[in-house]
Amino acid sequence: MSLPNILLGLIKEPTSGYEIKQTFEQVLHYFWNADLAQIYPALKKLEQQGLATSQMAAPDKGPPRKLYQRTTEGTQQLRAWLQDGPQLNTERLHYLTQVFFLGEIPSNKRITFFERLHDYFSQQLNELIEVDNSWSNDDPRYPDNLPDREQAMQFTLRLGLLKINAIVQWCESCLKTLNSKL
Amino acid sequence: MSLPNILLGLIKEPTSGYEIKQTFEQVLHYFWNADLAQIYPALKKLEQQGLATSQMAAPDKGPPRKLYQRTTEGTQQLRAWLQDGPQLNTERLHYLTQVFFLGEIPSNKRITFFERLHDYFSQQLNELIEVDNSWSNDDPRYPDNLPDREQAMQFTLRLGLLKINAIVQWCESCLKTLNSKL
DNA sequence: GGCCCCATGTAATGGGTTACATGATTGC
DNA sequence: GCAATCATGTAACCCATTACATGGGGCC
Repeated sequence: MSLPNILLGLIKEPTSGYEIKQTFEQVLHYFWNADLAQIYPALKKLEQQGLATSQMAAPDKGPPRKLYQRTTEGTQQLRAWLQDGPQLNTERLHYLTQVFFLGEIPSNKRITFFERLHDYFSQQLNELIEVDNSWSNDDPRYPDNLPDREQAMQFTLRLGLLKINAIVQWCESCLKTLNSKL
Repeated sequence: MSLPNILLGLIKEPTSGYEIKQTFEQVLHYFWNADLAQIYPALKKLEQQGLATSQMAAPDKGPPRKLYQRTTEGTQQLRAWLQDGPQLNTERLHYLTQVFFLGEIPSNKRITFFERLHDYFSQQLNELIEVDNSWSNDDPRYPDNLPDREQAMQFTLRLGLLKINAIVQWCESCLKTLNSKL
C-alpha cells in the first residue's frame, strides 16, 4: 500500500514517471525502490481514482512527457496515510536471514560474507556522509532549522547515518569474533 | 527468492509448517515474516523439487502433523544461497517513506508520529535486551565462543541491539528538533 | 551504423496477503 | 456449550520483477 502514497508525495508539482524513477534512484533507494514498470501503471491508477491529473508536455528537445500532479483528494489521501501513524513490522532483511543460517557454511566463507557486507555498507556510509557535509555547507539552517519539507528529508538522512554506522560496527564486531576462532 | 531458502534452513530436523510459523513469530519476525498460507505451499514445492521429504506424524494428543526435512540436495541449495554472498539493496522501510513526506502534516501530528515510533522501538529494544541477558546467563560461552549455529543466530541479535538502539536515539533526536520549534 | 539516453508503456510470472474452509482438542 | 488453540490447506487478489515493445535524439 505504500507505493501509491509515495507517488502522491512526489507529485506535488507536475512530474513525469521518468523523473520519479530518477528520484528513487538518487534519493529514496536507501529505503525504497520502484521500477518504471510499476510506476507508470500506478500513476495511471491514481488518475483513474481522481487522486491525480495528467497533462502532456512537449518540450523543444526530447520526447513528449506525461506530467502528473496530485489533486486535493490526492493530498487528503496522502495526509490520511501519514496521520494514520507509522506502518511497522513490515521489514524484510534478506541478508539477515542469510546470517541467521551462516553456521551452515565453513568459517572462511562466513568471513567472506561479512567482508562483503562491510564493503557495501561502508560505501553507503561514505555516500551519506558526503550528502550530509555538502548539505551542511550549502545551508546555514542545517540541520535543526530547515523548513518543514527539508526537515522531514533530513530526518531520513539522520537515521541513515546512525543506522548504517551501527551496521558497519556490527560487521567489524562479527569479523573480530570470527577471526579470533581461526 | 528468500523464503524457500529460509524454510530449508529451518527443516534440518523434521519440522511441521505450524512449528515453522511459530519460529517466525518468536524469532525471525524481527527481520522476516511469513504466513501459513505462504508456508504450506512453499513446503510442498520444496518436496516436489526434491529438496525436502515429508512424513506424517500422528501423536497421541492433537491432530496429525506433516513433518518436512531437507534432503542432501536441499542442504546443497541452502549452502549455495549462502555462499553466493549477501542479498543487498532490497530493503523496504515503510515508515521511512512516511517520514520523508512528514512535512505534509502539522507539527503536532509529526511529534505524535515520532512518539509512536519511539514507543514501538523502545519496546523492541527491551525485548532484545531481555533475550541477550537470559542467553548470557544460561551459557558461559556467550557471546564469543558459541558453536557455529548459535553464533550465527547471536550475530543477528547483536545487530538488532545495535540497530534498534540507533533507531531509538534517532527518534529522540528528531523529537528534540521538533519540540525546539514549538 | 551502432550504442546509449530519453520517455512511455504492456505481458507474463512470481511473491505475499486476505479470506475462506475443515476438523479435532483443550480450557472455562 | 463456546471460544481458543492446534493443524492443514485452497482461492482470489494485489504487489513486484523481468522481459518485451516502441520510437526519437545525441554521440562516436
